[in-house]
Amino acid sequence: MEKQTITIYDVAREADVSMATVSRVVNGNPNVKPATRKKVLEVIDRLDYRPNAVARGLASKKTTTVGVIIPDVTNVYFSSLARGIDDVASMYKYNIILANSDANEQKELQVLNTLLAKQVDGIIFMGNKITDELRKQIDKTKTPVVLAGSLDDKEEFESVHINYVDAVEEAVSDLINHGNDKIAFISGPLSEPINSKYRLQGYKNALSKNGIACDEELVFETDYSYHSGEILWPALQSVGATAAYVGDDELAVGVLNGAQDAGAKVPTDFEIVTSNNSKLTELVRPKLSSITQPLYDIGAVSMRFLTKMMNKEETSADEKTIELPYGYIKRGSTK
Amino acid sequence: MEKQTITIYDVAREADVSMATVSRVVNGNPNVKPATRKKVLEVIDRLDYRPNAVARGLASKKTTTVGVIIPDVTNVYFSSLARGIDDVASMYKYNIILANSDANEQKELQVLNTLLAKQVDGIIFMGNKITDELRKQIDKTKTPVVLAGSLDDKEEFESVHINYVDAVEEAVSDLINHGNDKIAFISGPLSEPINSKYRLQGYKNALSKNGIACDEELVFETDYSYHSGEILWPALQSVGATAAYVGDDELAVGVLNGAQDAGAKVPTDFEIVTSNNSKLTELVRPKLSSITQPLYDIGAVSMRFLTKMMNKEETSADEKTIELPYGYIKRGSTK
DNA sequence: CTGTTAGCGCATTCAC
DNA sequence: GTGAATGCGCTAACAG
Repeated sequence: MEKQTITIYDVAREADVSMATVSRVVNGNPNVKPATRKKVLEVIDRLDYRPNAVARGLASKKTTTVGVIIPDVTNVYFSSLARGIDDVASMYKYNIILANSDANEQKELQVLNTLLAKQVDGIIFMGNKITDELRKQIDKTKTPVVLAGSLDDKEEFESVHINYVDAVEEAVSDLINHGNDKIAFISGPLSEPINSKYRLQGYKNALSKNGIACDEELVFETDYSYHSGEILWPALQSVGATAAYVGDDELAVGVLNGAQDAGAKVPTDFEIVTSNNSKLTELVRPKLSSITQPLYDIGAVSMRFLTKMMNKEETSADEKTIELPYGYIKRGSTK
Repeated sequence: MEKQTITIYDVAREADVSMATVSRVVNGNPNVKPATRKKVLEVIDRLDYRPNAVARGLASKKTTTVGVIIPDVTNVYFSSLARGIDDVASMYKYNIILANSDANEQKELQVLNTLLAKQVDGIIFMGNKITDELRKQIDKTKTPVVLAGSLDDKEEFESVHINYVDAVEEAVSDLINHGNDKIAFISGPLSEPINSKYRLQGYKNALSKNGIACDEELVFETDYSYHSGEILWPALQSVGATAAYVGDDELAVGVLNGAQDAGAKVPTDFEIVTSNNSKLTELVRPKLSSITQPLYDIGAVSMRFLTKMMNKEETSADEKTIELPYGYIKRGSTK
């Protein structure tokens, strides 16, 4: 006789009402006489009764928890989104199951599956590439899904993000205005549409609008790690780049340090512009000029969007895609 | 007729066996004839059956999910721990419900409650202060709890951490060996035992062993933010400090930048040693000397510890506290 | 090795 | 307003 979990039934007995009534007061159903409500509430308090969310989930088919698939919590870009998601989630009484995917398809599929098995009411997916298999699985489920801080190049799924093409164009234009004509484009895998289809497009737009030919030699494809950026300097130098647009902040810090550690002066010899304006941009010297994205808000809006879908509310204008405003902030890494 | 969720019963019927048998194959129970197992598996595959984890949880009283209470995912120190936790969790087939607390007692209590309502099998708590109320609540539950990357000064709860006293003593001793005798101690709130009882003790130990008197003026209490560190330089200068031990990396970067932006040379004019060796320490220039902690491992070990508790395994030697080894790495911020 | 029978704790009709 | 009765989908004895 150890863990005597107390149930709705115990409360009903003690309060001398039926479990239906207890259920009503617990769920805020108005059809309860104030007096009996009070009585029940007292018993609940006295017995320290806490409704079992699992049983509730089974009976109501709602778990009030949403799944969040994230490449890596350790990455500030994603954790910032996650923070926004969690805040709004708890505002709406949801909890989040957080699962790291390492942007690896197998893990993503695996996680998606267990999330669905756990009957989450919705899913927020962070990741820059929707593989065919993943697309198929998401298509198949009736559980609402929204992409946060990324987009679906097939425009099939709901998503929240900024306009990457325009943002990059603006950033690169600034570099061009400073007289640079050999500007490197440094991004994560080009297999990700966000890089190949959007950012690169913005980069090309800026160049062409200024009559500069795009030199494939200046396009650098790496992973998103700090280290990859750090070792890039020799390559940048060999192609004569005098500036760079970088698709990720950690990566950009790597580029910055790689250059400076090798004796280059930033921004005198080399200018750098990065993409996410995470805290990192202000921790380094010189501070990094950056496209600004409302990271926290992207997460928050994504979650808000998801609640609407879960409630089957009309999403205004039925827009699948929410584009949040971006900005551009000049700091020490550019002239 | 929309979402025709298929249940264990459908599988049983199609496979012409009882639901008990289906349950057995799903749960890997060996007591099933290979032939029927195969048959059932086929049907499961054909029907694309996915066991409902909620129903399972209700019936088995196990949810295979653990709650993780974290001050702020956005902080690299904590997200590093969280990553270790999640990896080990998924290794053991658990999922984690992640909840931000902002180190705020009300939120912690609130989150703890909903986590328990959701019937998590265990909880990992990150936070540097266990208030009385929180202690009471944790005492009351039978759900196992372990503290990750912090400790309980009352030594009541299980926890995983390094030896803060010794680590800080070593770091401060290094500073002393470089000839500093006015060394600032900069930490988060002294209301947190980790700061007031352990780190400060280590600091004092180092001083006294070297015959240096402890000057209260050199003890700075702040919050953990970058900004707080950044604005501290004037105060440090006014008390004549020539070096500082800092209790948090972001904070330390703030101190570093504040000093350098004001024209001070690090480490020539001022030396800095920080505490967590998170990625940040290598992103700044000069790189920060730091106490090293196996952040990921602390998270991983915490989760492993928790699985043992959840399985009621004998925890070797019945140790409540697991002390992981720390280290000290000299980098550019010290002579 | 396999089927039958009970619940797990609660939400939810449907009567009263 | 309130109670009685069902069932959510599955696990866990208990038989056989």
